[in-house]
Amino acid sequence: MAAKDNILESGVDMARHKSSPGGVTVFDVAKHADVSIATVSRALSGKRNMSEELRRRVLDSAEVLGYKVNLVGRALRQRKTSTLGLVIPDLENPFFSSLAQSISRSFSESEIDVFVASADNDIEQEKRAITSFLGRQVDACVLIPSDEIASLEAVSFASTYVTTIQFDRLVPSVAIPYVGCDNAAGMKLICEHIDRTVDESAQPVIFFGGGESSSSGRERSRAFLNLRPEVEHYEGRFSVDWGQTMAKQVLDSGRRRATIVAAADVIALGAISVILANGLRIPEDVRVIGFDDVGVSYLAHPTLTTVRQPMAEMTEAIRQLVTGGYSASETPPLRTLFEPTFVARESSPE
Amino acid sequence: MAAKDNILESGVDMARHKSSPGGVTVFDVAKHADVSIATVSRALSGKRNMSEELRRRVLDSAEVLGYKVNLVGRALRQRKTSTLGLVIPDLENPFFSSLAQSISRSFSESEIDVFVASADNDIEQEKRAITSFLGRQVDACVLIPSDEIASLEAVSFASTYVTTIQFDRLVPSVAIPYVGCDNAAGMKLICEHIDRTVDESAQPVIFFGGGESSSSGRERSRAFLNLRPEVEHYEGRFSVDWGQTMAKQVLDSGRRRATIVAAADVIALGAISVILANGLRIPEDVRVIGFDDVGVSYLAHPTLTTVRQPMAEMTEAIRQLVTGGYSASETPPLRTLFEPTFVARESSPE
DNA sequence: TTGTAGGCGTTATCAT
DNA sequence: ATGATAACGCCTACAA
Repeated sequence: MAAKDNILESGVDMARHKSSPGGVTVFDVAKHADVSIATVSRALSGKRNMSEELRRRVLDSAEVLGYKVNLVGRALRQRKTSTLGLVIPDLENPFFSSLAQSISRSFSESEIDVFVASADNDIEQEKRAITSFLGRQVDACVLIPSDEIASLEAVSFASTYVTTIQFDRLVPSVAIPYVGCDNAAGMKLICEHIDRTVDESAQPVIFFGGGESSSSGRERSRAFLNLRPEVEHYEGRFSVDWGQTMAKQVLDSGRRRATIVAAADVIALGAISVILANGLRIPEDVRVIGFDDVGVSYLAHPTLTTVRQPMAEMTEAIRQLVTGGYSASETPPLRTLFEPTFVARESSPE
Repeated sequence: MAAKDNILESGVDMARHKSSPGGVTVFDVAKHADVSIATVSRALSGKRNMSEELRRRVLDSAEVLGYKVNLVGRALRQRKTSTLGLVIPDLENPFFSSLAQSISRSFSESEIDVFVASADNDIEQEKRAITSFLGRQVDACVLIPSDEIASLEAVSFASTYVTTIQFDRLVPSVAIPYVGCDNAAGMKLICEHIDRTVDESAQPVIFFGGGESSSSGRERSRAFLNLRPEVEHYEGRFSVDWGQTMAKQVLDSGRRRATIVAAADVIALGAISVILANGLRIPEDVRVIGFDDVGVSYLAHPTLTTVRQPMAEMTEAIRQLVTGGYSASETPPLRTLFEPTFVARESSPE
């Protein structure tokens, strides 16, 4: 310990503090209320062990001076930010944006602030967003990995520093908690619906997959093709564009009757728009079945038959995973799967 | 200045630093590379004035130890975070989420990280988001105020601390920059379209407004009713629900022919779904015209005639406003308006 | 109950 | 060119 001059130290706190060009600090409040900064801090953070009179005085001073706590200073000192970073592949995809909304809502009652960053479907942007969140010391990360392989580095990087949860999509080679829905069960529901209601000789089944580069895409495709090995199928992306492209291709090949099963609502909606534009009827000529039950699907006409993911339950599970405070010994559940439900609407009625 | 013991001070930096339980710090890197923390900082921030040999050594040490800069520490010291906070009224509204995506993209080449927070259509959540961003010392705020009146406090609060920009909606009573589109011009385009193409005696015009509690809603309604004072009109919210409700009401009143002008695409899409569900044809029986040109509008069937806001240009203007570095003397432009364009599609063809 | 003082991790200003 | 050290704003043992 370096020796220090103990003479005239009284009031050094005040002296140390200059005219605070960057806003009102605890020092200013302390000076104004004529107390120490410790007292200010105590008063503001609502600790007991204080005379009510002093607390009032401090609070009044803070009010008068317009003091706002600097959370950067607090974060540095407390080594926590009370912050959660959410990285989304694409905000324009209604499924993801609704998911972001749902997560925000799940944490709205808690002390934790949720911040969303978009990866804009780009692996570099995803990496940047994650790096930024970690550098800014978020207490937890919720990630929807863009790509099952390419996202590995960023995801495992995040998980070595903070509580990290994968949502909806998972990078299987890294052992961190995942919350999602049972895609295989969802596909089973769809197949049962088809068994019940579709004359497959009149309306043969065609599967539009979302691509094998995300786990949800792969799981859904595998599950469906497992149940229906003989089905004609195509793999693409989770986008409206791709649904349109494939529907065009199918119609161009001369087919006028089909049951289209899409791996996601956005694909199904794209397909519907093309089918209707070509003058075919849904569901009389072509049936269409989606997956996810995104909010906008009910404004499609005809309304979309789909499989609904229990969004609120899933995001609530995430909240528990984050706030549950699992110590190093008791590992949290590695896979939390929720059961989807079938929603029959006009595009493929029961 | 307090006198200090100058004996044996060498190496004090190292001694002061404990085993860094919270991750690798500059001290660890300094020790490993056998230099001072100042040198580490210089090397990492790429300053010149350094021997290449030392820089290499530092960089290697950082690499070996897995050092990641703590941006909270940096922010506290530099009094800036290189961060922008974006507050959105509702992430599930496709117009807002596309807007969030566009802003993120505008800043993707810059040093500034964009974080999005959702107000979830709640004035309290909006206040919390803004307060949090300010407490975390964001360098700028982009706000889409939820309510023209109720948001005043939070907006002006933000503007007294950081560069703040209002986007799309504006709180008129506070003098801070606003970026949006010329709503009156957009409504004029719609009226001209109606003049050109609609037989109003056969398809009388009905206006579905988005409500007067946001500036964009009020501007659009005022502008349209200014041009068409005699028109039947209703005010509600910017939501699909409300479009459905109103369309139902109009149809229930027995009308079978109309030209519906909606103040936003989401309202128009809601109306379309109800109209089609009632077996009416678009545009033969009912024409529908929207506003915004949200991404999903093209998957509506029929495709939606609307007015397009130049999103990319608008968010680019925001970027310039934020990074332009206007000093206190030269005030930035208070209102930046962009011209919308008319997009004729199937729901009301030319 | 209240005050003192140290440190969270970083950068920047000084000396050297 | 490099090193020592002082802040940045806050919280919290510990001392009084």
